[in-house]
Amino acid sequence: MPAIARTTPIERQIESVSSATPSYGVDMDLDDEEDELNNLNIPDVVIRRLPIYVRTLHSLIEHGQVSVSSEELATLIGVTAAQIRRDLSYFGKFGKQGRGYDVGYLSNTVERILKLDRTWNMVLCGMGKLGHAIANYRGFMRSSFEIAALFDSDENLVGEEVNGHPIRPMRDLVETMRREHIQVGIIATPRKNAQETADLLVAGGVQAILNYAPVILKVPDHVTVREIDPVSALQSMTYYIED
Amino acid sequence: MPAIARTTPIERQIESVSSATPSYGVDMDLDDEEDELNNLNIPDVVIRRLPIYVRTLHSLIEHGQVSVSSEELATLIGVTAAQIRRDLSYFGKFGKQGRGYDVGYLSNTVERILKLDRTWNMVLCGMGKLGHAIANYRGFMRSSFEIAALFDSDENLVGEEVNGHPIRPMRDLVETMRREHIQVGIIATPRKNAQETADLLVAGGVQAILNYAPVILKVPDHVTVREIDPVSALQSMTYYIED
DNA sequence: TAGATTGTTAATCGATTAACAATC
DNA sequence: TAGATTGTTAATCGATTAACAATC
Repeated sequence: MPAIARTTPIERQIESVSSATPSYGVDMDLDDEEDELNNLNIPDVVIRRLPIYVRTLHSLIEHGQVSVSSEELATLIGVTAAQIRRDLSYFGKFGKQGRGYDVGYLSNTVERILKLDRTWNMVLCGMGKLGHAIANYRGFMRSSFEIAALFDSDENLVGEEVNGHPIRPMRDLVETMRREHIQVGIIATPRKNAQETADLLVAGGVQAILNYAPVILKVPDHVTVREIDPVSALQSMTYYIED
Repeated sequence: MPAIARTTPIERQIESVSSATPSYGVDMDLDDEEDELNNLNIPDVVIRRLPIYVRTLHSLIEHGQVSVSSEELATLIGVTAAQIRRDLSYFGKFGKQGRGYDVGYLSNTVERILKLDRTWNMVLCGMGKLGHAIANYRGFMRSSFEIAALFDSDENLVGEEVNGHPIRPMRDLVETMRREHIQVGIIATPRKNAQETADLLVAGGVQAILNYAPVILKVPDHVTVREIDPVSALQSMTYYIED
């Protein structure tokens, strides 16, 4: 088996999360021993659910709710309460028996686990129609992510300004990433250029790639890739349609 | 547990696939008995992998390759050969021992299983920036999907033409869907309008929803939902970044 | 205190993989 | 025929759930 990019990087990744769990836990104490043990391999399915927890907690905060039970959270999200408690238990103890979870505290904690307590600058590669749309996407606005630089190999596009950033030539990509210590990249190139773009991102030190091109990218083990693929999503739904 | 939209509709769906498996199998015979038995519950993970198989087979066809082994396909896709053989075996026998699979035949077969041997008309709801981008998205062009009508609740947008289609008022959505027998919908509204839009789609007879709004939709059991959520995807990758 | 709800364990369920007989 | 590769089974691995003692 060759080293291949996985959307679900299951067996990779022995990430220490201790830096992500707060040690100042006000009145919620963290079981560090437990944590140390579990640390070694938290399933990627769990990690992929955490952003949904954060999003839901934010919406509770907006509504002024201060505490929540696993049962209530589960109903909002559409999973079981047991799953939420199990998921959270990988990282520590954040609730109180009989009372549930403090919404703000839990939200902060999960954000810290996901390393969302900082801003991540990103490079966007491929400034065709799709790239333009992504550069203008408003969904990043309230998030921890910011597009810091745009790239395209077409010299005719270079220099054009999109959402406040000039399009730069692809040949500057690696240097820019290294200089600005950028570890997140977005690929919005045509299919046939996606792999070479991924290679450049890797050369620049990328660790996370959001891939809009319909191609399975080959990247080293230390790079995570997630696909944004509306066509595949649609193609897997029609199976279920009864006419 | 309430009836809740699942991105992964595990326990739903007792879809008969017999209509999707070709009965004219030239020299590849289908084991109908086996099929009948397995039919009852094909895991959704399997269904979600099939579009990747199709995409990869298409690329082999483009390169003029006529046959492929599970091993070669697996390497291209980044999974194990055993998984591919197992996945396909849910639907029948499509290969030949010692020779592998006929690329064109397998491609057609999997497309038929996914019901991609027809065009699916879609309605697109929410014609802000994101909706415009989706309406202009070129990724649908070579696919079995076509955006047939655009909707927005903002009267100021109604009438504007985007990629050859006029934007229509939301109040026409249900009637249009029923009249044109449209079963696939895309939600690109702001977060706060997503659920009400989903409700209208359901009223119109939708069976598959591609949801770009960062909200968990509540829909009936017979409706499949897939999320397109770049922010969540990014948020689950930063966990793995080592600085 | 009594009631509620957590964190965790063990049991269950489901998906992946290795292995190989069947067979092209 | 000999070599290659499928389709399928059983074994393994991993994820979810139910249940409940601990405890707020």
